[in-house]
Amino acid sequence: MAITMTSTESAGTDTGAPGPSGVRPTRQRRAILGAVESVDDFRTAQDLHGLLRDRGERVGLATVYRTLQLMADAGDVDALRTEGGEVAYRRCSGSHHHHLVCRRCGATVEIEGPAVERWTEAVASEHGFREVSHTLELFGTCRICDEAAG
Amino acid sequence: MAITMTSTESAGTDTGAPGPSGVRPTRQRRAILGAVESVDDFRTAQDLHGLLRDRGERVGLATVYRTLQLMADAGDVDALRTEGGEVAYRRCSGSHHHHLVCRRCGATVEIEGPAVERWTEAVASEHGFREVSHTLELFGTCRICDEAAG
DNA sequence: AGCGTTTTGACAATGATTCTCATCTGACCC
DNA sequence: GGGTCAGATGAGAATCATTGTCAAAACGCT
Ligand SMILES: [Zn+2]
Ligand SMILES: [Zn+2]
Ligand SMILES: [Zn+2]
Ligand SMILES: [Zn+2]
Repeated sequence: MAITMTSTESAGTDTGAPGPSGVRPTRQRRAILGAVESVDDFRTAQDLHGLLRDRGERVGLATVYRTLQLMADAGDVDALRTEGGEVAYRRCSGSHHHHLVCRRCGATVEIEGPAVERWTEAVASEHGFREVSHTLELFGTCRICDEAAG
Repeated sequence: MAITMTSTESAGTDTGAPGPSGVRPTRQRRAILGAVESVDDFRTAQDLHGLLRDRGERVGLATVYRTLQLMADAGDVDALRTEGGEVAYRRCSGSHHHHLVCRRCGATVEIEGPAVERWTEAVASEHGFREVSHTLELFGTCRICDEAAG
């Protein structure tokens, strides 16, 4: 759920669970979302934590990890694993897509490939695999980084 | 280079470096290669280390990590990062390909997609990125695992 | 056997991520 | 304008894959 505003999830007949089922838009969560939105590149939890620290917004590291994971699960941000193995996050468009990421600065281009999507589907079912997910990411060095330190 | 046999790298005029420049086919390396070849699935360094231990072949964990990395660099084995973030290795065919991997048992199907390869090339250069590598892996549950624990 | 290089392995160290749990907050009610 | 409590926070410990250290062992060669 977007953390940005809406708190009360309107009544509705929750099947069983009686509680308020709240996900609270706290200061920390707003700050983290703000941090993610303030950059256009993929950044790790640690990066963002540092960024917040610099800004003077005090947020615990564990909270940054937790919140980013929450936001990723909710689809509010995209997560990917860098070549180095760390997880990085970025605010992306809503639709399904992949990324072309600069391995130096994190600069990112969203890319779409309907043909690839279809292909993965086909290949997977062709081999009897179910619940298939796919990762498809391109890593390179962007023009700027190339020129800067060629 | 394949660790299997060839040791002497024929003379040649090594620019400066005088040494024999040997990569030795040791007992440990043979054992590790053997372990990788004995399974058709992707396995982590830890997995393989355990497998060797069970077999009675005593090899240090650090050596397993080092050797697997060597073999991956040499192209003797493929390495991929699982959804959980660990690195897994597998003996694969020589040509460039991707994988359809069971996230339960590691069962693997090699897949090829020339169209995808071309597409990634095109997209990358289109955006001015250089030295582009790509990751493309499909994770799912294979038929066997599906039936076993549906 | 002797020698210089490469490997090994027990163990420490790293580093990202997760867990623990006492304390704090936000939302709601009186 | 305090009471209540599930949800949230954070300092620090814990996990865990992976890497570094470095003295001892193994190789390949003469
Ligand atoms: Zn994205
Ligand atoms: Zn860049
Ligand atoms: Zn492969
Ligand atoms: Zn399976």
